[in-house]
Amino acid sequence: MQTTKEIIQENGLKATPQRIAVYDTMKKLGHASADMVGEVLKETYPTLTKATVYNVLESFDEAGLLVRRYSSNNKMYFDVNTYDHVHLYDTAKSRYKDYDDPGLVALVNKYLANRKIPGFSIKKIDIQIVGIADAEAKKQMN
Amino acid sequence: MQTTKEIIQENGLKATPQRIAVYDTMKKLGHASADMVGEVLKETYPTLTKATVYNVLESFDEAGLLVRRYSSNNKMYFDVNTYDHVHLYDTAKSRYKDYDDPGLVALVNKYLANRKIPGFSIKKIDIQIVGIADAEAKKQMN
DNA sequence: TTTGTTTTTTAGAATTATTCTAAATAAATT
DNA sequence: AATTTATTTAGAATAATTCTAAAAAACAAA
Repeated sequence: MQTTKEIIQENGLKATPQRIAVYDTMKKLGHASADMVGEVLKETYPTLTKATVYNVLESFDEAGLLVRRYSSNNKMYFDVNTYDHVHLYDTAKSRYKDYDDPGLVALVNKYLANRKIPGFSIKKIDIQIVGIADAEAKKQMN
Repeated sequence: MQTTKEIIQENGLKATPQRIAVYDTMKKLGHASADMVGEVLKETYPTLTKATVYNVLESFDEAGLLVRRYSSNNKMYFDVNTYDHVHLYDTAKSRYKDYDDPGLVALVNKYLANRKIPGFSIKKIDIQIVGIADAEAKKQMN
């Protein structure tokens, strides 16, 4: 299994201690905002600044190591899982969860493959299922 | 055909001059940020403030007259077309366009209808096709 | 190693979208 | 007309993100 250092280097970036720390934290959190990453790291890495967290996440995004998302609490989120997958977005808790449904992704990709959109070159397809999770789901039912 | 006043009232809101102006502007723009609405209206309606634009759009969202979106330039957008449809998001210009493809929407809805997600109650499905439009699309090809 | 060059990090200020607050206005109700 | 309630206004407050300029680290060349 690859080390974090190797993963970062294979994507064309220098594996600085800050980048390694941010990547490991993102792997642990799955989906997170820059703020959440900083919060987790401030104990083990007190000199790390928010500007660096943003810089590092930005460089990861450019290198394709993660993907940016935007949610309805108006914050940037980052997702370390870069393979094609669907997102569940819980409006009650402003949280993302991956929804691993290759069937749905394949279905939509196949559908769009046959149907070119004139004047538009597709980079990616983003399917987001918005709703309410768990306990809150019950409360809202009637 | 319904007047703006009627549309607003039928959704349970008082049809104030500000609300009428904002609604008409949204209809003209299709997708817009609060800022864009304010910009358009500041000539014909110089006393209208940004706080009011936000208040009005917020009340429209609650009443179901429009729908909020969030895009990768980190801004709130509003969409007057509330029926089920797909969005094209142009990353070059940070702009939304509707992509009216009932087939795709139906396909995804049907697929998900048979597959309940445990612990999650679905409110809506948001399909966004991200890419680059027109002139920019050509430039990026090789 | 030393030197020079480039990249990354840092701290804090600047920016900007959105929300909040409290007063003023308008609309609706009695 | 008087009173209550909802809406608008202006500007201040908040908060996420970006920018700036200096310091530190990494790298390359000699």
